[in-house]
Amino acid sequence: MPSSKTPSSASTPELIWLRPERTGRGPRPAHSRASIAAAAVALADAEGLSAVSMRRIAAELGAGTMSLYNYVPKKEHLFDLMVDAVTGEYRFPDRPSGDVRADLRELAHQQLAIMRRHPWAATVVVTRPSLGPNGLRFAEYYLAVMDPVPFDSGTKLEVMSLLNGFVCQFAEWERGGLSPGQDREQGQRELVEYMVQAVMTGQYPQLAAALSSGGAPADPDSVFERSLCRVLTAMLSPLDPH
Amino acid sequence: MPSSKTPSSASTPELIWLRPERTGRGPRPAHSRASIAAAAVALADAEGLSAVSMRRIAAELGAGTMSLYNYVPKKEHLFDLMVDAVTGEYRFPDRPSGDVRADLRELAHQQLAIMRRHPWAATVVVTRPSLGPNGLRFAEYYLAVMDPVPFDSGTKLEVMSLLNGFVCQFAEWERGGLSPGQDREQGQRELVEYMVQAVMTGQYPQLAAALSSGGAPADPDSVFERSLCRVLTAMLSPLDPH
DNA sequence: ACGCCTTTACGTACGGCGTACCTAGAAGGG
DNA sequence: CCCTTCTAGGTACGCCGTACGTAAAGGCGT
Repeated sequence: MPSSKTPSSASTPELIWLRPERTGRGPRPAHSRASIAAAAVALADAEGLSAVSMRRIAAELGAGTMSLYNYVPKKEHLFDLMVDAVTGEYRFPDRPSGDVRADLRELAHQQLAIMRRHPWAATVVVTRPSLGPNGLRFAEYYLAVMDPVPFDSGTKLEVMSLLNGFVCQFAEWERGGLSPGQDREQGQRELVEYMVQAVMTGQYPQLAAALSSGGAPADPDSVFERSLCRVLTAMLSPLDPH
Repeated sequence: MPSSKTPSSASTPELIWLRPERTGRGPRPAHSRASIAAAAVALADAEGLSAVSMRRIAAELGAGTMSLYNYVPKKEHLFDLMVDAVTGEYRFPDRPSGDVRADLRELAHQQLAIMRRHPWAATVVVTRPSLGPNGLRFAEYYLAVMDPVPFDSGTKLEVMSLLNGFVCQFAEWERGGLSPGQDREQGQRELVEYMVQAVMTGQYPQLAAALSSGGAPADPDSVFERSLCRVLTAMLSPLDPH
């Protein structure tokens, strides 16, 4: 008889943040969502996302495999926990500086740093957006930053999504779309070999011109800086009445 | 003794496009990479990406599981084939119209249409960028479109990446980050319930304000249009000397 | 204080996965 | 014509997520 409970989800909710971590009864848990998330993050950092399995993490924690399911109902939720854990790495000042563009730039740089520390994060964030407690803190600070901008809240959140996606995209591109154990060198070499073969068929004159005129390899940081600059300008300018 | 072979990759290359589909010897193959890719695409469309397994596809084609490995050396390569297959759905005019912005808009709309037809595509494209034959055709046409723009080729390709990422990102967002079999309604309801709970704690005043002022749910098409407009402006404007 | 009943810990087991390896047999090239 | 090279496909191994059952722990109502 659910008398005073919120009636929206009858049975156990799918969203992990709606499941209380602990109800107070029974023996003291030997672990916590936080410790499990930390172990998963460490493992993913060290051996790639595909090394993250319930069995591995349980072993890492010295727990039985099935014990984890007392904390994490499904493996997908583990990814949510991991994302929120690394989202906790943002460091916000007490209040925004008032320079919207500078603050957004700073946020983007922090995000890129996080995603370089955790190369799996971009993939997970893009494929499974999830707003844990740390995600909410981020959104809160972001909205404070955007306070001077005369957009309505919906638009501000759209812009947040776009910026977030841009950084993820860049991080993925920088990673080269490689599987964790793969050799970045060889991947590049093979790609070049393939493009050369393709261009030599003569079917791709534009590509041929682009490749032959390709000068410096362009270091990632400056590419990021330039692209971020463009994107920020686009996001902060008033709606284009095209 | 590799006498006249391109010496870059000694053993069999990791890149599937560098492996010839057929060498001419032996019995006639009963299948082809194209037919396998088509089966995989159909299966992913119908039951989601997670339903795509070597066994399922082999069964779908009436082949033995291990026979597939004569065509697709690893499962990851199957994803490359799938992406290239749907990339083949682009329809390019004989030559660009000369209106760069309009042509880029058209490309973005086609891409969004493709990703709505194939909800798994955005995920795969983002996590495993791969330039198959159809990807090369796309790049070729894109470069032709960008011909009037006075950027160097490197920058043009960066912009291509950014636009591509933007559309993927939007498609993922639109999909709601759901697993294939999941109920979109329930996910939204639970998310709202969670945010309401969070806001009621009083820790998130900005979010509270944003949510309470949230008016119309905003239909996806107009959101895409507005965002695309911004992004195109950002990409086509000359470098901001900020 | 006691005992109930929820919760935790964890072993076992099932079905599915990617794929290494092996055996046959088909068909172009010398 | 045979030999070499390819294809088809079966079997098997070691992973995976997780449903289910058992046993013990410990807060809570009485």
